[in-house]
Amino acid sequence: MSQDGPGVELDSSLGYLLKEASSALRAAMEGVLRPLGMTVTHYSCLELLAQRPGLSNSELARGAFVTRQSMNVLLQALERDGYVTRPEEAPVGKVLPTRLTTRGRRSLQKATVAVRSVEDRMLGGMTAEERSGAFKILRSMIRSLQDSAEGAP
Amino acid sequence: MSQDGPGVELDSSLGYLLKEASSALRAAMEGVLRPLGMTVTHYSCLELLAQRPGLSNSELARGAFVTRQSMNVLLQALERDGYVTRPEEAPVGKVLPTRLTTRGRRSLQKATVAVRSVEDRMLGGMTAEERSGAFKILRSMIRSLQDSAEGAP
DNA sequence: AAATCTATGTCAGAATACTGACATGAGTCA
DNA sequence: TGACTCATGTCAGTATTCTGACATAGATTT
Repeated sequence: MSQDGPGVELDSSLGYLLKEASSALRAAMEGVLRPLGMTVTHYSCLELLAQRPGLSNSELARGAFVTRQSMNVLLQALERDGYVTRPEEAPVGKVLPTRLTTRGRRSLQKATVAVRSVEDRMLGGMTAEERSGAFKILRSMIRSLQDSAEGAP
Repeated sequence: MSQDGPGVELDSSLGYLLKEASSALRAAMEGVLRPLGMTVTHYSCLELLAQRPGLSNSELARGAFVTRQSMNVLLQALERDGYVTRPEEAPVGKVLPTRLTTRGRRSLQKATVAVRSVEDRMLGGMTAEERSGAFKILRSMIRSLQDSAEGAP
């Protein structure tokens, strides 16, 4: 049947296409991360901490697009398994700054290589101009959606 | 703090941007669908059936990017509540073709208006050329990811 | 200074989606 | 024809995420 997903009007919907692309990316990432015993959210959390050490639970949650509660259970597991550390008491306020351990950094290294290969494949068939165009367009979509969301509370 | 999500290298990652855009779109859709008592998957299923009547459970699942099992429980609920109908026995094979009822169509109408407003907002700041560019680029990404996924089983 | 507002961390319960497994029908190939 | 492969519908159990709620710390306002 020559895999031809649903194709009447949905193919003309940018929203559907966006979801399809995101879904394909997630599936590809899961595919390369599974052998490493890592989920996408798991990886996202570690990557965020590598690039911005000391992020709080809530900040990590926003960065990984999950709720604080979900990130909290993940962080507890990561802390238990020795990938990250959090101070016993909050240095200021209630915010607990999280940091990668050596083990966490080592684990992240392998994952980064795997994920980068996926992203490279995704960028493969695109010219430099198309890439910068993709950035511009995605940012435009995000801004439009966020603005309207804030405008109507 | 002028909401500035995590922003070191991640802002230069197309994958992260794609996830961010998709997440923003989903949040916006949830926002307009919630007052109608409808989830995104719920709406997706109805929209698929409106455009391609007679789709099977498995086909709907692929179209809505969930598993057959998840779509099955949704379909059972939709059938119970009178939004869709499925024949008692399969006309051919095991495939049960699903169709919208009048109630389902009516319910979908309101949702479609709401969702279209979101998509319009998303397309708001884009020129016609940027839109066609967005289509081209998203399709390119999907194709690259799918090809590589099929190539390495 | 006091009150209000906002954001955070965390607990508990509910909803949702997923993995694993099974039987069945249809197409394929020897 | 018979064995094999593939896809489908469905059941059961698991896992993950979300919603709701609470107490608390800092910022803002009065």
